[in-house]
Amino acid sequence: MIGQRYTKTRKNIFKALSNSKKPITAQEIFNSLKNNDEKINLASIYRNLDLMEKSDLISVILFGEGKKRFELKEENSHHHHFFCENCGDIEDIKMNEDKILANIKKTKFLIKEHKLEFFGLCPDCQ
Amino acid sequence: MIGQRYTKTRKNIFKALSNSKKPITAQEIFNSLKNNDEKINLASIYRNLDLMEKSDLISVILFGEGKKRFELKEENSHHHHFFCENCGDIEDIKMNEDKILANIKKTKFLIKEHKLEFFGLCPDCQ
DNA sequence: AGTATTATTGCAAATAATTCGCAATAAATC
DNA sequence: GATTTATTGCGAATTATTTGCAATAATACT
Ligand SMILES: [Mn+2]
Ligand SMILES: [Mn+2]
Ligand SMILES: [Zn+2]
Ligand SMILES: [Zn+2]
Repeated sequence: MIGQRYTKTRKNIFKALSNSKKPITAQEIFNSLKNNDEKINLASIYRNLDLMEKSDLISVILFGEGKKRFELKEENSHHHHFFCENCGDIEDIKMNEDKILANIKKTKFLIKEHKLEFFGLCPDCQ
Repeated sequence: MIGQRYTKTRKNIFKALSNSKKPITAQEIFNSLKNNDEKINLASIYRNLDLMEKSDLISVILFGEGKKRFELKEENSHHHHFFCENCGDIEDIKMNEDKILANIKKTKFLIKEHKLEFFGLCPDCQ
């Protein structure tokens, strides 16, 4: 668990992330709870998302939209995404990593570009 | 060439991108020219970067820093990047795509995570 | 159960990146 | 050199995200 206290806010953010089939933004989490009677402040959502990322409970997904998207990390759920440049549709791409580049071309998506970025520690920082 | 006029501003943005060995931000382009006597307005830099991206002359690189990075696309220069989570160091990762995931582990970098995102058109949008 | 401790929240204001409107400027054309 | 209009500079607006601080509530402790 993140932090030290299991608050209503955290339960609700988890719920919002669980309910979504695609990575969602902080604002979308906010909107989904706005209806749900339990209203959470947007700043608190950001603070919790930060903590959840640091605790490795969620992944941050970037599509260059000018905002971050978040999704829960679950067991054996490692995957990538397809982002439609036209409508913003997001689809999970889950397959053998070694074959991923070969296989992606067989899908129903028209692939125009892909970005693979690595994160970690450089020699100086290890 | 982008747009229709070959302006001093465009020459200078190209020059700044060429001179950099790593993807740079709009602000970094601005700073590099601020010294260089020829001062360009930041908004013009953004406008030109947009055009250059649409003309496929540059790539936009995202590391989740909250800002975009740009680099020139050159012939046979397709590659990915390594981003140090600690110091922000950026290194090019250029290798056979099929073997990329196997090979990345042999480098001097400590890989903690990687993101591979696809861009293109979904079935509805093709 | 009541009290104390302090992590967490709400709220409003601050930042930072990026975008936009519009009049002034300058590259290309005539 | 005059004309046309793409491009620029400037300032203001927008949007995502962050931050300070006092109020609140989750847990620990009588
Ligand atoms: Mn996903
Ligand atoms: Mn590069
Ligand atoms: Zn689409
Ligand atoms: Zn480093």
